[in-house]
Amino acid sequence: MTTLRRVADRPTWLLSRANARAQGLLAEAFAAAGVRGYHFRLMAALEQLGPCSQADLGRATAIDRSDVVAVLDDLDAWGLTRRKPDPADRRRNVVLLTEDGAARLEELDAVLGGVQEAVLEPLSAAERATLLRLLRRLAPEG
Amino acid sequence: MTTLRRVADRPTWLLSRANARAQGLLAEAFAAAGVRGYHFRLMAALEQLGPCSQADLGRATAIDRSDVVAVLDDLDAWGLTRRKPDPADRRRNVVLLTEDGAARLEELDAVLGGVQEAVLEPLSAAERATLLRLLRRLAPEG
DNA sequence: TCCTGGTCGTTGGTAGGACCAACGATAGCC
DNA sequence: GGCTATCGTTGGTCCTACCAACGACCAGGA
Repeated sequence: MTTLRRVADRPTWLLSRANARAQGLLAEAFAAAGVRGYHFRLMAALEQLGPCSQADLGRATAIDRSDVVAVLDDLDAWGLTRRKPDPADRRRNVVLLTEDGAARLEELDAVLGGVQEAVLEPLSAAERATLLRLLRRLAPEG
Repeated sequence: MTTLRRVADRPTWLLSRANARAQGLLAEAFAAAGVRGYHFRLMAALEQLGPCSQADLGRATAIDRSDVVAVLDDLDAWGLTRRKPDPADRRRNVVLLTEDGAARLEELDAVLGGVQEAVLEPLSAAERATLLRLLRRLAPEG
């Protein structure tokens, strides 16, 4: 691609390119494992919060309630999570991580770790720390 | 949002958050000016390359040929670009930037500059330089 | 000269992430 | 009992990014 004077070297552009590469590697690794990012995020939240409602999961992961439904449909079908009606509140489902789900989460966490290594591969350890510190300052709420 | 141990602090996550903020500011500023990123990228390429075919524009901007069509439809309708059949090759259109287009490009370039300032606002000048240097190393092809 | 392979603009479709509005059912408060 | 809010769910939208295929056209070799 021809270097575009008015576009390349803009921080917004560099950020989008670096992110595109990272998300590409991530999506590729997750796809090879048969999942998408939403599946991992939901399972990670479920493990951390313990059994909870779909609305709680949505809030914890910043995933829209309507999208939570579809992702849980997948996870349920795969036997990684289970929905049960909440006896204390009949509007709610209690969602819980199965044993298979917990095991799968560990596998996917390792996949995710490998992706981080691939993304940061061009940088030294000190540079990685610097980058993360600066990115944290740029990112919202944190 | 509850901090998710297995997700937050991952470089891929920080990158996506920082990028989301930057792209949000960018999209907002462009939307206020009545355009999207593609419109700017295409006009920037057109100014830099001079009159050329749609396929050339697609290659220069890494925008798919099929998307170039729709964006040029907009720009033509706004009087910012013009398509003419290429007499030397009847498969092609020659696309050129009108005077209005060149003027609009300058305006939008200033808008883009303002966004960069807003994005990097949390960082000092030295930190900004460091960040850009590191991001360049992470981004593909350059 | 014909044929083949490649390119051009264009149409139409897909995918993922992120949203939003609305519904019936249900809970909690006054 | 009535009002308001929340729950899960359905069914959309938008944007960026792709990909496949079409008819038209060009350039090369046989």
